[in-house]
Amino acid sequence: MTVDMKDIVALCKRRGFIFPASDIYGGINGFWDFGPLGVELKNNLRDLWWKAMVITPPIGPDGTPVEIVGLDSSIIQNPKAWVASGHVGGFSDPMVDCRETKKRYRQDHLVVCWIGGQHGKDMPGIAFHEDEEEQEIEKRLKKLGYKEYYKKQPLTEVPVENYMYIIGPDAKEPGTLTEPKAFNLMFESHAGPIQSEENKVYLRPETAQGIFLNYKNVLDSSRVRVPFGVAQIGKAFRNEVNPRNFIFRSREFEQMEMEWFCHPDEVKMWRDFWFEQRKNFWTSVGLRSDNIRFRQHGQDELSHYAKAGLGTADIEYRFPFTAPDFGELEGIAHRCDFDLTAHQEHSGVKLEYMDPVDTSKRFMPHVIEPAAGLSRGVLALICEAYTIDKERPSGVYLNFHPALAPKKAAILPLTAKEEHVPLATKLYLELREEFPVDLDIKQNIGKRYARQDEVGTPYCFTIDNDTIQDKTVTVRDRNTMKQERISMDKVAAYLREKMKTADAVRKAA
RNA sequence: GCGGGUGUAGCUUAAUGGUAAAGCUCCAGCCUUCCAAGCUGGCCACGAGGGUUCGAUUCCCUUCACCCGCUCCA
Repeated sequence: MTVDMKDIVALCKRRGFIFPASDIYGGINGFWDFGPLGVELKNNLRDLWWKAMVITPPIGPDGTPVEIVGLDSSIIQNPKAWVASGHVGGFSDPMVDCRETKKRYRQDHLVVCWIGGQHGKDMPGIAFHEDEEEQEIEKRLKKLGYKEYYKKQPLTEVPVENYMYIIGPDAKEPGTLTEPKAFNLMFESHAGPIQSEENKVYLRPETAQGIFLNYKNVLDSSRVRVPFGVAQIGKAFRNEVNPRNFIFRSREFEQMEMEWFCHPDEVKMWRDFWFEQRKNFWTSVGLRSDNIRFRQHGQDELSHYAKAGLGTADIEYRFPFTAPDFGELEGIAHRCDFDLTAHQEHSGVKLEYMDPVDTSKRFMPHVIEPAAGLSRGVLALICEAYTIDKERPSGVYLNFHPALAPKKAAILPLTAKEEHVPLATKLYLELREEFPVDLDIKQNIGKRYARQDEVGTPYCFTIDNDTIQDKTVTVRDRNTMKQERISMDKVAAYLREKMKTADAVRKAA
């Protein structure tokens, strides 16, 4: 049974997981709100990540627990930080449009093959994507009536006045490419009430930089030593050209990033280590189907900018809208010493690490960065949990792992009669001290089970006449719909056990 | 950003140039001893703006959002 993304989006809205932002005004492209259940689900994933990273970080290769501390840095930082990180320069990609084909290209992705030394009507430049095969280039040249080209030049080096001689990558006539337009993918604002260039600021496009900016503060205040990690969860903002696919690509999203600072000689070991850890994490939160994929890029796959480092290993999920392809959930990147070096240069503050034991040893730490999308993680959890079951009244249920489920249990008096409600209320008040739980009294029991199925509540405790006699309740399991009776005073322990199982799974994974 | 499509209640679907209909959900009550049952009642909609018209949800224009395909994704 194939899952339709439309149905998932509809359920998310109907049951309060995810709403369009500014819904009553017709929405706003690229922004979404998390509803009452969505925020619980997101918080659960966030908290499990924080626990896995900061509270109970894994045992390192040497048998001792690794050291990771937390951080919550400001979304707005000194704009110089974004100049240093390369985002001001590199994040604003100039684009050129083709008037003939209506296509848009990144200027720095195009190269021009000039037919002759003199540009002119009979000596045009023919533009190609930089990755175009030589064979294809020849083919197209021939088609346009040329034998060979004289020289290849990046479009970025071509003066705009010569664009009139260029035939676009998909065009037939020269002169259809527009002059490059700047696209800044960072959100801008102004710190202070006056809108001027001087107080222009940026909303962070990634949480990572806040960690690099605080690298020295953390070292000086927390008694951590290399190797160690700094973890942060928070919102990030990117002016995506085209937000798409529900919350998968939105302009405001949430990241869970950890920067692992280590000696340059140990990057390979730590990259492999964190890749394993991160795989285990996603498996432990319930992404176990063959829709999740772990892909360590081969050396040959590395792009030019990463040739100095180990590149990136990806954790990907096959969302209904990407299928049969996969979408990125998390990337484990080797950032080399790029960021610290850049900030050292731009700020003038020494960021080299001095070995506390042998003070003659100084080096710039390298960074392994497991960077995961929290919003994307939530979407993957929902897609993974969405299970069609024609046999049950709701027709569908969300098969969340109990540790992730927004509500751990519902307490249901079998009838709204006097005898059942007080007992249910008592159990509810007891359980809610420890777990997010619902008390649902209205309507018949079947409807209530169906409602809980749709939001993925793993357990329902029902109070009936027997409860009055022997203080037992029924437990109804979401997945099997089977029931068993347990003593009312064992309910909290029962739930506790189910949650602990989740934790044990994480540990064992 | 381009091309195509879609927009009527929370959902699914009607009808109409002249007071917008129904089923399910939801809410209230009755009834109900375990899986959306039954009865009664209730809330809620023409995405937004403009134009044509005596009158527009319907025709026209613009815009917004969503979906599909391109493009983009440091």
